[in-house]
Amino acid sequence: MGRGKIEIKRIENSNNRQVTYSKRRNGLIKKAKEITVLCEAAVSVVIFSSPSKLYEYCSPSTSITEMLDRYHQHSGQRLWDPEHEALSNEIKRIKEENEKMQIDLRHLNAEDISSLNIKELMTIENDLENGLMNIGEKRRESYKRMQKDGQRLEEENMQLRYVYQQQMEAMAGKVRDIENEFNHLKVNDQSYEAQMPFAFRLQPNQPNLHNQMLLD
Amino acid sequence: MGRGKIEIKRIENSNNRQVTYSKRRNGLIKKAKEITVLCEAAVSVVIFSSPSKLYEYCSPSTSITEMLDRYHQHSGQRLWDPEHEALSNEIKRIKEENEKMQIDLRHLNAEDISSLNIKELMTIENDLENGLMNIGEKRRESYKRMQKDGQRLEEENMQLRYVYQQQMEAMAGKVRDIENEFNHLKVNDQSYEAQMPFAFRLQPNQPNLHNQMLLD
DNA sequence: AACTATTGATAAGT
DNA sequence: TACTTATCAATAGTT
Repeated sequence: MGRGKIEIKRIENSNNRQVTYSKRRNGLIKKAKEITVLCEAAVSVVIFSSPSKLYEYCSPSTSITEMLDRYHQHSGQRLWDPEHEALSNEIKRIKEENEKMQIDLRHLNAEDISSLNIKELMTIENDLENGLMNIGEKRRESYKRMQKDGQRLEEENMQLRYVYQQQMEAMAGKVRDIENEFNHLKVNDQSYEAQMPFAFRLQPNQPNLHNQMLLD
Repeated sequence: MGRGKIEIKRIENSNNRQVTYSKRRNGLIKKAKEITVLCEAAVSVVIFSSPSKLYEYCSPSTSITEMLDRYHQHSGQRLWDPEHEALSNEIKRIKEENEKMQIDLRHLNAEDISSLNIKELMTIENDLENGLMNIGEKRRESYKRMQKDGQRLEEENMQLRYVYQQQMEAMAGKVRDIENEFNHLKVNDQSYEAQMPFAFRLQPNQPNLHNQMLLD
């Protein structure tokens, strides 16, 4: 229908394709409108061009939503419902799980236990005792390990301080030697001695370092 | 396009309308197919005839569901998604809640506690101790109450048995009186005595009924 | 459902 | 992008 027959296959020239798309899209919509009026049909047309631009037509008497409703009523197919239903089911499942856990948690916190019989109470008590035992063990273990680490660190600390002090004292000795030498050489010149800074001072101790860690 | 021009308005003759519908519907679908191929477009056509019969076309590369997805992505319109999104959000929220509770539960059962520090361990231990205390109290309370109920029932039981026995004995006395009367009247006829059943017998006791309840 | 005269759609050109 | 027009396609009315 035009200045020559064309084969129905992808139009390679992108310009031509765009023009043809535009024309035929309008034609399609026109036809849709016509059948709507002539035959009292409800028509919905949705078109995406390749650059993903949306174009739609829907009979004036209806809406896409309504069309979809009718669609899945008539086709038996479910378009969005399976997903919807799946989500609903998942929510239901998770909520049930949730509910159970909440009850368990409340019971372990000794809430809402009026309705429980002795057997159930004893089970929970047992669970609590087990948990308590394991937690206590873990806690003591952890505590011991940290205590040990603390002791080890303290020992290392003391050793380091000792070595440090030794070296400082050796240094100080050398400084004194140099001072003496200076004093000996320049015994009449006081300015040199005044310029000599007292360069080395022992750092203050950091007592109870490991205790602080244990209390952290 | 045909043997004469027609006005675009409802075709009154229902037969003609039906025929035209059929022809034009096929034409519409054909056009849709053509634009799909020629222009690489995605097209979805849904038609309901007035007697509510569904007819649809959808480009082979896609599906109605996908078209709808793209539709609401591009149109900004939401067809069913608000609900869908709300559900997704709810699932997310519940799952997070779930996750927290699972962790709490595991911790209370002293699982997965390697990563916890001493402070956290002590908190859990404390919770467990509280729960244990409360549960224990509740259990002992419940036990005492049942024990008391049991005692009360046992007392009631003994009293009932006593009254019962009294009445039975009174009955038995009456029966004996009647027997004697019979024997006195029909002293020579043995068959009457043989037919007189020994009607009343004390039911066996049900000892320790309250104990059974406590062990339930 | 098939036919065909006629109108409508549109490919290519401007 | 819009208009033109030769040509093909769709289809209204008929059989």
